[in-house]
Amino acid sequence: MAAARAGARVSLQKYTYTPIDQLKEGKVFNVYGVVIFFKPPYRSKGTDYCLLVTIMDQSEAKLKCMLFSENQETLPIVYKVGEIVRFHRVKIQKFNDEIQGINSGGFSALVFDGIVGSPVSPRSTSKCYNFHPDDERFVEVLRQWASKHLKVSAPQIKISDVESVQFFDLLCQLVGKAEVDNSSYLIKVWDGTKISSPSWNVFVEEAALEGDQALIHQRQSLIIDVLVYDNHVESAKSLKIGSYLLIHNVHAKLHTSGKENEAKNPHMEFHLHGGTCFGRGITVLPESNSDVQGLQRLLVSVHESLDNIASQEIITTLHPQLALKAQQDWPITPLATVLKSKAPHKYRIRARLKSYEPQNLLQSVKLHCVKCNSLHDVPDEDTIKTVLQNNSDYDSVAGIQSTSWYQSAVWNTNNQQNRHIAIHFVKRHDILQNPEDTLIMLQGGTLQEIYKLSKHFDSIIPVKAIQGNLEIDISIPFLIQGNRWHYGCTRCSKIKSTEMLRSLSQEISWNATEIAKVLGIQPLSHVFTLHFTFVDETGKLNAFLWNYSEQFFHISASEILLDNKLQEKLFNIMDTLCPPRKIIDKSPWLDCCIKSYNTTNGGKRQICYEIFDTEVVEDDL
DNA sequence: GGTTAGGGTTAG
Repeated sequence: MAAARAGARVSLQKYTYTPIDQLKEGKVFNVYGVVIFFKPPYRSKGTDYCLLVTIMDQSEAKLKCMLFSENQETLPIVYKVGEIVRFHRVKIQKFNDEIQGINSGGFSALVFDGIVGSPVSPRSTSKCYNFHPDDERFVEVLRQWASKHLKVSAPQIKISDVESVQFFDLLCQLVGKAEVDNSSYLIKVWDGTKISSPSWNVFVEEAALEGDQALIHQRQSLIIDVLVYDNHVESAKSLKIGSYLLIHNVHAKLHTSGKENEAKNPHMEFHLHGGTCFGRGITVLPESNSDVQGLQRLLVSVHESLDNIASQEIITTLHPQLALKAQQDWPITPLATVLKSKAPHKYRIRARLKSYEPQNLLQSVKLHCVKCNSLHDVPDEDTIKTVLQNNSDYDSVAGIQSTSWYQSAVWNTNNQQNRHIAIHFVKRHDILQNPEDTLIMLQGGTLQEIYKLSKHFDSIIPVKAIQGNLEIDISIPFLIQGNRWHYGCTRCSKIKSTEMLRSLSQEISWNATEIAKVLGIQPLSHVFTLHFTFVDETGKLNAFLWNYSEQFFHISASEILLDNKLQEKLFNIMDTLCPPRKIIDKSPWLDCCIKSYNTTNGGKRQICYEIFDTEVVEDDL
């Protein structure tokens, strides 16, 4: 380790090293050896961490060493078998008829890599250590002996090789991590190679996932999920994203479920099981490590070529099922990227619908004024009933007289207390028309009567009499045409007398826009206003659907409130886009165009998103 | 100053 060496004080005192086969119980020795097995530091049940290292030298005897330390960082830094260690002041004792080494007072250790001919640079955890020119020779001789007599260095397994092995050590970079439960923890890693069979995806809440979500999304096909258990959870938690790891004894397990539908799709799982068998554990490697530097070079080149591939291709093959269609030729942008970008901008996203508001879909229908941009609730039946009741007044109905442009008729309702209604049939070309072509002004009618009459007459204008004049009440629909109930903006309308309708009596049909215009009404349009929460692997995004909602659903917002079939269609669409059982993995993937825009909310600037140019794929419904 | 663990696969 260059850093350790730079600050080291080196003494030239000469030590004697005892061959392993000459070690005697009860005494303290200095030894050299090749690491033939080790367990990376793990927590004991006592106060210390322990490191188990088994070494061998030219005497062909082995020495198992148990090294304890309260501080994990002061234990010898062993990365892999084949490395050379030098221990000073190891106490030899016997256990199970075998000698073993223990660190005792004054113990110190140096570790060297095992590559023949490479620089003899010691890794030490103490700043002060002894290093004699003889050491260089010792190390090189041991390296050469090991290379001839020991088969200690297992080939480095890459992710692309895993099908051929069950347990292996993995050199990789950490790109993500997430807590799963008390006894397991997820780490997402890559080594620049691609696994040959499909690998599993451990489900975690996106909020629980640490790491660059966009990066994880982009490299998805190159990243594997390793689930670590029990004692390894603690060490996994403390890992830093981006660090280089050696994960010892990863178990690659081909999962072929007993369930029929899954049997055809076997996938590879990666576990780091609990315990320390076979040196199970995670070692963090410094960037100065030569293996890490090799890995870094590979990762950089892979990353550069990934940037050049249309990431869209990867995404398209991952999520083929679509229940929404949007601008097909736009690239797909991960949500995390959308969320990071400035507004205004337009994107095509591919995501799942996690939830939507309002759950009562009919409440999503609102009235919109294009002039003042206000949104209004659609008045409910009770409100309309009350207004109609207040507008019915016997005296005003009693004194009705026909005029030149409408003919009036008054009915006395038999079943209720002396209630009268008046219908004023508006003439066209000075002639009364058939009911299906007729505009009537209705005075004193109930909601039920309006429903009935709207089935027979083309258009109904509810009116009230004020000082002999027929006037409009803007708090209820000003015009009813079948299932289309037309409302006006209370803020923007400057109501004129119904007398103005006379100017339309030469028109061919009763056009709502024309009627609104002559009556001084600023008409409101019906819109669906929904709030969608989308999720993909990279994040969560809230978007509004309203201006483009009718195109989205293929449903008229102005008719749905009185049309059961349209209501059912809307419910079905939303059940398809967002299945009610709340299993997000079962939700379809949706292509959606969204545009971002800047708004202010209580003085705070924020970016909002609106869905546009997107519609349901009706074949799926 | 003493204890811990003391290699030989989980079974999630």
